[in-house]
Amino acid sequence: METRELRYFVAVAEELHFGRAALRLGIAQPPLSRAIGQLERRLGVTLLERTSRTVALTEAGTVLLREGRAALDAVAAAERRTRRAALGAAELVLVTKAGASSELLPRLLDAYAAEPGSVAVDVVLCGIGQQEGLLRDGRADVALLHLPFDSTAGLDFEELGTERQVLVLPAGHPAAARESLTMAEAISVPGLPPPRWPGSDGPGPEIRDHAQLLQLIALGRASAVLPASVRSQLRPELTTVPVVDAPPVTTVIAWPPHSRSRPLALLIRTATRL
Amino acid sequence: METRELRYFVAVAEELHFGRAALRLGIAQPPLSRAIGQLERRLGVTLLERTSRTVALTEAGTVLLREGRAALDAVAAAERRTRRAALGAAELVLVTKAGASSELLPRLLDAYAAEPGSVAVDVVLCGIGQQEGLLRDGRADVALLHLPFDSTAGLDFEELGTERQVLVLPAGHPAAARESLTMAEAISVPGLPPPRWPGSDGPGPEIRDHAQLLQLIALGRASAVLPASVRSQLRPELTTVPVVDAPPVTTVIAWPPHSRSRPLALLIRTATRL
DNA sequence: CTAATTGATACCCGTGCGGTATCGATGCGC
DNA sequence: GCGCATCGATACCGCACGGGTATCAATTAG
Repeated sequence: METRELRYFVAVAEELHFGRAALRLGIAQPPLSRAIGQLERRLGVTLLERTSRTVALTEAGTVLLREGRAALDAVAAAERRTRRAALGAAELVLVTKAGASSELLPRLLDAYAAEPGSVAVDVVLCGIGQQEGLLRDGRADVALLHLPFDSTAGLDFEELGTERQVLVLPAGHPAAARESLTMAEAISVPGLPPPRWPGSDGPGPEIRDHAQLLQLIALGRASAVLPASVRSQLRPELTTVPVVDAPPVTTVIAWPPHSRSRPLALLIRTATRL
Repeated sequence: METRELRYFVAVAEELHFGRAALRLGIAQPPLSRAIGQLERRLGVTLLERTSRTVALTEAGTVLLREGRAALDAVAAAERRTRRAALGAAELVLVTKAGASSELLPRLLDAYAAEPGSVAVDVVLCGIGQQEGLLRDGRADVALLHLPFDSTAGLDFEELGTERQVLVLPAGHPAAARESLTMAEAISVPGLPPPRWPGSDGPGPEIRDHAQLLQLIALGRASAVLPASVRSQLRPELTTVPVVDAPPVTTVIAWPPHSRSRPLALLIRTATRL
């Protein structure tokens, strides 16, 4: 199977429409129909059920969509990492959620920079849930993740530390006076609904990163249960209340398997020793 | 980057010889040279240093070899899993080292078969260190691994249990009378050298799986430190002595990320409940 | 019943992949 | 030192295949 065929199939499978998929791919519709047909014939598998009005994935098509995306990511990662390796510009790209790990990250960067043999670290801040994608397709080398929110599926990782969670809310709110809260109480604070995380549907604005989230809380429009370390970066108008039964959050440093370059290994070792 | 280009590059990078690589690929040498040249030009990267007598990998080439193999595995996995999904023959392929987990595996298979909604499980026994490859390229769905010997790099896994290690040796040997041994003593038992594991070099025969290993020990030609559960399958002429300071062995059930099909999830759940 | 939409088919053209023949460079034997 | 063998690169050629346009066939909305 060629990557071109995979790209074509993934486009059609995502659009469920040959015309739109062809447009997205920058080719005409007939060659696309033919390519998919050839792919199906070569695999001996029906990937799409199509009438002249609708296109639907078969069981096998669903599998190929998932696996094909992963394969395309792997190819893209190979290309990106090769290019970066050739630049000789030995540097690491570290990705973390904007607004998260604000306490740990500077310490890590300082400690790493002080190590002999360390290289430049490019810090990329991204939205929630995007880190794994960046690692998988080679745009990043290493990430700080927070279990159990982020998934380490397909990644190697080391635990860096665990912290309890607190409810973040405006200082003036009645609930701010409480000594502690339960999870049930925290998610039902009057007037301060929990934010809508990406992927979930529902009313209200969807937040994209921690900075947005804190702003939303400061506006008195939401509250959120977050790792205790956010306290170090809170503006004075925000306060926190411990949530006793919230699951503890584990910060981990994660990297793609089979990629422990020397600078990366050093960074990981530095992180675990903090 | 097309998979064809990746296949070509990996072949040359492994052979370090255009002629042999072309032979292996079933094409002539000139098109191969051209293809590699085009790939380098498109990437803007020198992958191979070549004189008219030698071919050597550059730094970037080393990266592309590693990443390219992973990407090709991912593509192969996509193809295999799609074909299998289309057969509709819902079945799982479980892979484990021949001779290992001989106690756990039957219990797991029995318990799983008794679950409603379980599917046929195809058990594949392979040599040491081959399981991860089978998982990565889609020939298997799930594996039983033994930490710290096997690597879980790039795999999801759940721990199933931990056991101590024992030295396995012929019953008649003087050391068999000992109550316990240290690791240092175990690997230097007179006349019974530890076997040569795949990947390491040295004198003596290289063993490929646990069955071979046990036979070698029965012949009085070797001894080995193995998980305590081997005792359940030892022939009477073999005996064991606890090794007090050997690292404990953890048996894990591992699977490729993003592939928790319903039957697989059930198998994993069954395993963790054993 | 007609028109619009959408995927499949027919046909043509040009790129590019693979083949053979050959060159140029390098190392080795005599 | 000279010829020879080895090996990668280059030149050139033919054809397969990917992509384009035009059109058909099937389905559905109005």
